[in-house]
Amino acid sequence: MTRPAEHTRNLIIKAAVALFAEKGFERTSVRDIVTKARVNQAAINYHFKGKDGLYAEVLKLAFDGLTKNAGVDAAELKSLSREQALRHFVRHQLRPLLFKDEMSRYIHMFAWESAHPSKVFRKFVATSTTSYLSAAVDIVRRFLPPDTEERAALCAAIALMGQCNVFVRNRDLFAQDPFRMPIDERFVDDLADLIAKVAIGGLPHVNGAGVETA
Amino acid sequence: MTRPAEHTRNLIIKAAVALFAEKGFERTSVRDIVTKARVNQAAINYHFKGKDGLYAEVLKLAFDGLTKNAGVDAAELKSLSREQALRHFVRHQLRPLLFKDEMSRYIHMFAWESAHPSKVFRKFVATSTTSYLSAAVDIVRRFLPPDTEERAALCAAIALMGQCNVFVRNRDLFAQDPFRMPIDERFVDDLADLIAKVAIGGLPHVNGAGVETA
DNA sequence: TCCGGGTTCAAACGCCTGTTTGAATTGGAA
DNA sequence: TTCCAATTCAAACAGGCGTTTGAACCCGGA
Repeated sequence: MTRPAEHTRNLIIKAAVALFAEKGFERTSVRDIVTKARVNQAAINYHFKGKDGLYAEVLKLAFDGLTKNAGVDAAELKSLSREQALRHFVRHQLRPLLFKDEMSRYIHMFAWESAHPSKVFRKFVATSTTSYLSAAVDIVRRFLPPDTEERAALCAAIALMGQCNVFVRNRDLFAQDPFRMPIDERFVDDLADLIAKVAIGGLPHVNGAGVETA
Repeated sequence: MTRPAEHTRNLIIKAAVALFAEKGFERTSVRDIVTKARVNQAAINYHFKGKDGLYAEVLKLAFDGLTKNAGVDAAELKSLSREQALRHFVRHQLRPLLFKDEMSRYIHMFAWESAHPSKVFRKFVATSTTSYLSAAVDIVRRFLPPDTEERAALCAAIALMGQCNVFVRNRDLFAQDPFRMPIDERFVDDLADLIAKVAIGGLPHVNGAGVETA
């Protein structure tokens, strides 16, 4: 593979990450990608064996980027108090609301997949060694009663991420007319506080019998 | 309009509700609908002025069906304790996990829309007098501190529904291999308990300064 | 210089989408 | 019965989709 070949590969991947994050996999066409990347139609099939192959590589890239990052890095999170770790994680999941860097795009892509997983993604999670939910599970576990079943912890983790994802996916909708939420740093901080505080206050109660007002 | 004409209208609407609930609006084609309804291709355009027009009528039907139902009926919910009302609401949102009746299909349709709102839906919520979120807002308000801003209450309501929707949309995914969740009455009851207890335990803390372990 | 594999390219393919067409059929009113 | 509007129907349309094709191009090595 010569140098210019890798150049177009990178152009394609860069454009694909941006578009997959913005619109999701299904609603992004290969013509969208090649137009943004300024390459030929057939380039995607030549270099990645089709749209699915490209998405598989992009997903791998996103997963590696996310697991090596502080937001879901197990070692760093364990050095924080459980409240700090949870708040940190939630704030990380909400990052696409404010920033458009690579990390935000990766998170946004997974937010789309949590809405309607594609075939490529399902195959990806089936073959990947560690679940991309394990970070969330580890965090909620620190709040759940010690004897909580694994299944309940998994559900709690899914619910936690579901709360973040709905805002990430519908950012533009909530910014507009019936809602008029100003998506700025102040708002995202407040939102992260809200989600984190509900989880912090509520998770310890999931097994207990008495769940009256605190 | 003669009688057989209304007959095919009803056939189309019935098939459309089932398919929109199962796959969402975008992934359901008019050919899917006419095949299931056993009517001609052009019938949808003749009776509803296109796929969008059909969806608009179906959305209206679903919204009316939901707001008149016990699960989100304001009067009935107010007669319950706030804990009972919240638990009732969450269980109602999770109904599509177990049952395939009309109510479940309506809820499932809105769960898809919460993932990626269609143009028709956005126009629908913009013109509808009462938000379909108002029931959720009313419930979370009963837990939030009295001086909570309307925006925070709205966010809490969205987060609450986001937790339910992610399970409704991905029911089949979670039932399969990496997760293996048995979606039966026992499981759904436990899940509703989990979501409700987290909210009950956590919502009162969203404004307070001290949010340490309970 | 010429060759040949790697890469790019314009064009087309086959399929699916929502919609339109215009003729055939139906069924109640005159 | 006759008529006419409402309804049904098979067929086609225009456009988007992912993918394939085969020729053109580039460029290092013989």
